[in-house]
Amino acid sequence: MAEARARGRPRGFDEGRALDAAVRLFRAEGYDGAPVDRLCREMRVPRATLYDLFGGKEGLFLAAVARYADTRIAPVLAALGPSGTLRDDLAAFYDAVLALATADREAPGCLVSCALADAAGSNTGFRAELAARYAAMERRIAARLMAAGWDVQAATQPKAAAALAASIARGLMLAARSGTEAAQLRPTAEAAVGALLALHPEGSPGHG
Amino acid sequence: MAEARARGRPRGFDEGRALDAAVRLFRAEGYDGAPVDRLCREMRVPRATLYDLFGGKEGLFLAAVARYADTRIAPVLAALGPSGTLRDDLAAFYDAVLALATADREAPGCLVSCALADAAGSNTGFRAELAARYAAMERRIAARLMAAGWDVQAATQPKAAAALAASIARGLMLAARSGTEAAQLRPTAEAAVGALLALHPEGSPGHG
DNA sequence: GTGATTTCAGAACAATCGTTCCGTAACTTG
DNA sequence: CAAGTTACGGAACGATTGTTCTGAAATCAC
Repeated sequence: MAEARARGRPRGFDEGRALDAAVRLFRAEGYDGAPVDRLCREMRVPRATLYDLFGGKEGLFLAAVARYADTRIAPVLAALGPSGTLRDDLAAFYDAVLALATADREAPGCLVSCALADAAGSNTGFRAELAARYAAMERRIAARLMAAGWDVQAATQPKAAAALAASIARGLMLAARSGTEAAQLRPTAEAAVGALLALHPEGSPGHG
Repeated sequence: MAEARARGRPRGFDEGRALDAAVRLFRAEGYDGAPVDRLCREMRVPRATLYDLFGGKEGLFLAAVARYADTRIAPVLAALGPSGTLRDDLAAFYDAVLALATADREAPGCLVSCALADAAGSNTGFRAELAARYAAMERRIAARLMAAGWDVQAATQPKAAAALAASIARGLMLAARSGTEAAQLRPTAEAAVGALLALHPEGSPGHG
């Protein structure tokens, strides 16, 4: 027996795939640089449906950011484990950051730290979204540091160390945007791991 | 005797001030988000003159970036000295980064790491400009580290440490863009100084 | 089959976009 | 003064922009 379907004409596109296409275009061209005409074409979504589904260009942009966070940023954060020593997990985290930042040779970089950050200049909704995304990343990193026994009473609190680790990730994303290759960014990532571990209160470089 | 003037009608605006206005608008709205109409109005520059002087919107944007680098980024880099210990100079550098990143409450952040980075997505000229700006900053930081005796044969080379320091600065700029206040970013900056100094081959925290 | 519902193709809209152009204005030179 | 030069105000241009609308298409329920 065929599965029950909602009434009305069936959709001619897959929403996930459509959002992936929007992610690509927004990341390459930015928010203002990606016209709705072109978004509709590359998403293969009819104009009226785009407005029905997302309310307009702003809603689409936020949906694309959410899609990017769920499909691209979440795996990067998952690399933090805990699945090995803190050193191993930080190294895996930055490897994942570099892989994400340089995945698209045509338009390297990050939807959040390039397009959303720019659009956040004068759009309060986008700025709130940017703040929420950055806060979520820093919380995740801080949780990993504390799972490694990083004491909140330490000289460098886990929260500050996590903010530093997130800052480094954002800076790497921007370097990739400028065309720097992953191989060239690797020494920086390695230096980052060493530097962060040196802040660890236990001082043990491989502390898990 | 009055100073000799070039022939023709005198200009009705100051080019430096005009570019400062362009910097403000581009930083707040981004490249695509800042219309030429509004740029002319806020710069107080006639449209035809803008095209004569800068060739068009792209040329104006690059001129604004150059103005920003000369008037805003150069003082930040000057804070590196050498005018004190390496620790003091790094602390002064990040203080200056935070001051610059949070100077405009309406549109915090950095023209280079927010607007130029976004516009660099699909404009090869802008991407080259972004790469040049980042390379210049990293060179300047590396020179300061080497002036402090950082050995190029060290486990973490001065070039990698400088790239890390620049990455952190960029990440702080983006955090400011999301609305984070300077006071909240200070612990991150302090952790950055400590982390960088821990990479120093001499291992002496205040090494000059 | 009809009616209801959802989706679609395409047109239309007012406003905006970056660029060009031209007559007038404001100066210097001879 | 006239001629030459540079700057300006404002209009014009073709193209683009985000949004809305409508009749047709594709489905389900009765």
